[in-house]
Amino acid sequence: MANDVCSTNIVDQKKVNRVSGVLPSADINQSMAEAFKALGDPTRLRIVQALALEELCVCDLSALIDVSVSAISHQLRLLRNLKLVKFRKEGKMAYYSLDDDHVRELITITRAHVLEKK
Amino acid sequence: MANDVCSTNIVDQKKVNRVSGVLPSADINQSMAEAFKALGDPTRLRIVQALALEELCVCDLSALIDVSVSAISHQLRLLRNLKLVKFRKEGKMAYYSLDDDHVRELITITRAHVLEKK
DNA sequence: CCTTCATTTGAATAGTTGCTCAAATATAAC
DNA sequence: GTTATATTTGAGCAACTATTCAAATGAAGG
Repeated sequence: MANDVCSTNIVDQKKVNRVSGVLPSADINQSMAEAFKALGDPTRLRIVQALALEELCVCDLSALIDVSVSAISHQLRLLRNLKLVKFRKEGKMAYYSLDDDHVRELITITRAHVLEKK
Repeated sequence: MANDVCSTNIVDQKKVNRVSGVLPSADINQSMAEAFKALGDPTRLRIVQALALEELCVCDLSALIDVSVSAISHQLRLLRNLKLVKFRKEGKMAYYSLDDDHVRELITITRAHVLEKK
């Protein structure tokens, strides 16, 4: 591969240009990273996995995951802002559920990855 | 829904038990969160997306993403440890690529999610 | 109105993390 | 051997984040 000169400043410019042209814009990249990061915390991942099975209130989630109600609520707000979960109010209670099926797919694939590589 | 008593300590025990039985174990959850977290940083996400298109050396990646060689190398180690990327040595150079197709799928789904919700 | 309870919110803090810088490896060429 | 280059590594620091705690909001019942 003759074109592969890589000396601190000089790189294979063709390759870099080719890839550079296809990579998502900075803000799309940022948004994607935020979505992944949201799932990248054990507590939030548990929340999301629980909601993938059942609609649950904050209190249920707190007991299920064994994290304070306040902490759960903080995390739910974050997930809500990213439109990963949604909620409906019924009296005093707030029932949370997944906003769409993307998250379910992400969970399935990542579980497969982890189980394969362990 | 008569069973929904939720008073600070008492929760809908049935629901909680049902979900609790199906949630992944603590260490699987942890590993899954680590994988998501790895993709949850803008720099690492860019690295991975670039590698989804082409095999690249550290120097190429550094120029492409505009982050120091050292920083790229640190991030590549992390991605390597999680078996998200692999590499081969050719002389002085190290050529990195994706370890499997899971990552590609994750990227595709998350991009769709972000574009839908924007 | 007053109390109770589910949830939300803001501030503070302890722990984590991504980058930089300097130094260390490792390989190729002379 | 020496030199040059690609990559890796460790320490240190500034920025971020998940939780806790206390207080606020908002809805139902008496």
